[in-house]
Amino acid sequence: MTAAPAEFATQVVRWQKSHGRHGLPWQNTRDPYRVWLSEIMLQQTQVSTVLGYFSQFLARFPDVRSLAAASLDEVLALWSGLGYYSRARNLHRCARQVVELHGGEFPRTAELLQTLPGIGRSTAAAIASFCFGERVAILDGNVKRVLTRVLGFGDDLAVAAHERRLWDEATRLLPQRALADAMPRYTQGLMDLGATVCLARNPSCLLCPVSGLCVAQREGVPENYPVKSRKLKRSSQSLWLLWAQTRSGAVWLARRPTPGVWAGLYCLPVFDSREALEASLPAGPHAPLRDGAAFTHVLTHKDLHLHPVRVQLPRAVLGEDGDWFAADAWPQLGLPAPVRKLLGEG
DNA sequence: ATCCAGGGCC
DNA sequence: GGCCCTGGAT
Repeated sequence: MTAAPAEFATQVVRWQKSHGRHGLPWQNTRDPYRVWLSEIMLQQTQVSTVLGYFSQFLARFPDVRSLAAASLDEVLALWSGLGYYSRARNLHRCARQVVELHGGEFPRTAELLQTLPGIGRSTAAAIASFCFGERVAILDGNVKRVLTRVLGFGDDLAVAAHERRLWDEATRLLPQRALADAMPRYTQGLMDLGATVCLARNPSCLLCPVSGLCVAQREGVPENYPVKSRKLKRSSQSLWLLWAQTRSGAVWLARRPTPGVWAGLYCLPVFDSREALEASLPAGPHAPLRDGAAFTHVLTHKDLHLHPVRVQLPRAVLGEDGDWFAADAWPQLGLPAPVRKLLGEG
């Protein structure tokens, strides 16, 4: 970018006023609790998905104290389906720390916010700039795309030193101190640009307020940025799910260990092989096993090939940390999305 | 069916 | 650098 940084910030702020997003439920507030809750939910998750969860959480937990007072189970149940469940566990831990270490008030600086569980550098900066007007840079995935394109920043972001340099650039581009009251709008403007204009696939450069400053636009192929060499290679794993049901329809669900996939959630018992699943059943005769249709569930780093195996069993204890749950109890449990889907179809 | 986007923790 | 989940685009 050849123009002065001030020009960039000015244009982003001006554009946010006229063309940014203004009606989202976590906007038009400086309540750190709402901003924090929305920022955690929006990590790795689309706005359209977050909307319903946000209102449910706010209805049940109107403030950080009510969230801190809740059980982790209840938080996981409300989070069920959003994914990345460590976010929910950290959300709960964070609420408790805010109450116990900070008297129920969120700290007012990015530096202190970042000491809390689940709040990294970018989320801390988002909260501090939105709620307290702090002059501090965010750098989430959307903003990385905007800044690498505007700057023509072609260094590989998989290299930690390059990523640090981009953080430095993000800080350099902040509104000047005289415009510090513009920080909430500037931060929101960067997010809105990345989410609605500077898209990964088909950027709408004709609608972009900084296309005149943008190196990538001048080069002609904005999609060339950002550069990330890290190639995800996904492994594959087969798992067998024991779908045990009583005659009345109750299903045995057990808590998943922490850490690991679906940590802390309730789930059908998981086995590495069909033999291991069979070996786990109570001794003596039981109803025949019925193999359900296998399906694939994709995680970031591996494809899980899930093989449900159904069996009817008497109501006896099947293992530790589990219980029989009737269908009307399932919605109150934290269940992984594929298990929720499976039970819903069954 | 396959690919891809998307922060923080350990 | 590996690990965590889901939904949307293609």
